[in-house]
Amino acid sequence: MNRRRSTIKDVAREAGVSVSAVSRAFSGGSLSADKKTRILQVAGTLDYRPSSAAQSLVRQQTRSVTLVTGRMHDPFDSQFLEALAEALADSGRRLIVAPASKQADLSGGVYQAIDDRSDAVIIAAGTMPLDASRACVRIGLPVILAGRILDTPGVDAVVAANCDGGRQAAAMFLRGGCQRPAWFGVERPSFSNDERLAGFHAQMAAAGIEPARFEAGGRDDEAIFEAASRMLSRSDRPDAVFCATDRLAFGVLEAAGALRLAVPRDLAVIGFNNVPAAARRSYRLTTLDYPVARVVAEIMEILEARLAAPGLAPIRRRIPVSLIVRETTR
Amino acid sequence: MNRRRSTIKDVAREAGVSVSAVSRAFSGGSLSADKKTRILQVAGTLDYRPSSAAQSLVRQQTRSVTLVTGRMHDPFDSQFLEALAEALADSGRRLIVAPASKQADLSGGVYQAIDDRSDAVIIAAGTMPLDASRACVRIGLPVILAGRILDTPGVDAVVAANCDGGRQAAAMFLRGGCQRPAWFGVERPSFSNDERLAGFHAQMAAAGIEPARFEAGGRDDEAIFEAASRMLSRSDRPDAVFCATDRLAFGVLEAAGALRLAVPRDLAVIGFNNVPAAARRSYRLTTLDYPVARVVAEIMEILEARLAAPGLAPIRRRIPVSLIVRETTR
DNA sequence: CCAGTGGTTGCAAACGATTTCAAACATTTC
DNA sequence: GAAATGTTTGAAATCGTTTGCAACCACTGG
Repeated sequence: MNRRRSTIKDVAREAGVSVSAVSRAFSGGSLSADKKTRILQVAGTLDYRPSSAAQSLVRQQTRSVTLVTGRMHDPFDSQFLEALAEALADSGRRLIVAPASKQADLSGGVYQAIDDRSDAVIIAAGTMPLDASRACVRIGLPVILAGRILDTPGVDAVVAANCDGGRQAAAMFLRGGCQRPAWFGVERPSFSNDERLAGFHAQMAAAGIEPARFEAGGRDDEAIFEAASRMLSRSDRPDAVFCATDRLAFGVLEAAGALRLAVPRDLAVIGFNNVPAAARRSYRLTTLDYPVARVVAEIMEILEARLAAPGLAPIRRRIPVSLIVRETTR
Repeated sequence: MNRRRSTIKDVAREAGVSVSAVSRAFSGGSLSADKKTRILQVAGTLDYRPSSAAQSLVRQQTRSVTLVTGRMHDPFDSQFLEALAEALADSGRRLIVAPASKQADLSGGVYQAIDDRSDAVIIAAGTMPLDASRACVRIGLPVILAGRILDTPGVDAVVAANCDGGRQAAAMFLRGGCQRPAWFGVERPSFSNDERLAGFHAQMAAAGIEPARFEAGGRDDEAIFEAASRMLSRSDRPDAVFCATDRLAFGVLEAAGALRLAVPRDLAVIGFNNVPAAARRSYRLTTLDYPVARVVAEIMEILEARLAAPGLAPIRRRIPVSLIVRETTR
């Protein structure tokens, strides 16, 4: 039961070569073929593998990326995480996830990224504190905002074409001849929430209609359901509701079901994100598709670009969204 | 635009002290109060923070844990990841996620954990390859299997009380007076799938009943729905179905809806996991609660125990599951 | 035979921190 | 005032790897 991990020195001694030779056997460099195979064989019996900590130290780069993420209350978040982890693995990097749930303070995760000398930090939750962001910019750590916000200077961002999505939803409702459209947003307004509303409102205004506005009463499904029920029990009940997220839309559909409203005849509903559940038989939700794969691809591109040319001006990418028409609209 | 990150030496020079002093200011150690504040202040203006790579090197520990995970097709997986990340953060460790989607080969992720000198590797997907597992045991890297399998020697595991869950489901069906119970499992049988079936089958057998067995035709929701529809269209259609996961149960409920079967009168359904969606109005699924928080807590305990006493015999923990009765059973 | 060439090798200096050790200093006790 | 004790301090060794450099080797061509 030998606890100590074998090091490059052990392998060198055992194989009767210098440490440089061992290093070159693993990381490449001129080395005769027979010596290389012998070294690898010895390394195998000793269970030796180079320590990435020591490598990062001397190479001055870690090939790791930190993702700062909050509560993943939306299935979209886990899809995103999975796709991101995979894309990073393909580019030979590891993903470190730093949860930021503690009162939505991201700085902890950001500072962890700094300590780890990550290649970049990707932020997918909450609001970026200004001082942490400044620190990143000063030390040249690329910061990429994902899907949510872009209110801090010097950082890159990829976000959905939220306004356009709102406009598409409004257009769809108008085509369907709706009379009393409404907006159903999240409890605490966020960047994307507000943009989606803005687009929806603008398009409706262009048709001379002022949509009503409602909000979910809380974070959990029950609170959402309650708020949706209240909205649909009013005398001037809306006949078309655009929801900030699919999750809200599910609540609306369930409330409609409980109130025996026929969808889409009495009530049309549109969501946002196109999470897998939206396609289920129970919902068949018309929604705006926000393609995760595309988001991740853009992030990877930004990452490479930034790493290649650190001085670049902030990059902002809008991901187009497209309306997936299912059975909750007419 | 100074690209080079400042090091402990820069701070020492700037503050007019030795590097030891700076180290002590950050990591603790005897140091006069005024000197400490001065150092921290200088470090602040220089944006200095200790490099964790260098720290791990000299301290011989990384305070990181690697999670090897596959496709997160079940919401349960993302809940698990989130809870785990948080628990680890609380214990001052970071979470590295290594995706193992490529033809379900885990060894890549496991070797990454080895390279990273992680404190432990947690495996939540697929089957552990024997050689990778052996390597971990030899070098003393703790391996913890989560929720799925325990067929490899020398590794710890925490799994649901799957058999017991199956028995509870069977008992519930029997109490409700079902006549033709059935099992609905995943396409490619897995450890937990099989255990759940075994428990269900045993309890039914004790009552002199042999349940029918069906399988989902594929991984995606559509394939599950098709298989469920076929199952419910048979002349000897089951009147009670126990599903290996909630996700399968949703498919069954939707198929039942499409066939105009009344739940729970014509058909009772029980799932497994109690994912958040199971509580939704659209499903109100009776299911076995597999408490994520508990799973994570056990993992953390095992982790600490293993780190404190590496020579320990393999630890196996069963997490009790409890039946949550909603509206899909009578 | 000798200079030139090109591929292998190993030494030793980094990389950025911590920590042991002994010296220096300050404080208490007799 | 001296000895004993305790607290700060910095020099230097260390962690495990990579890599620039120079030495060495075996050839090749003149």
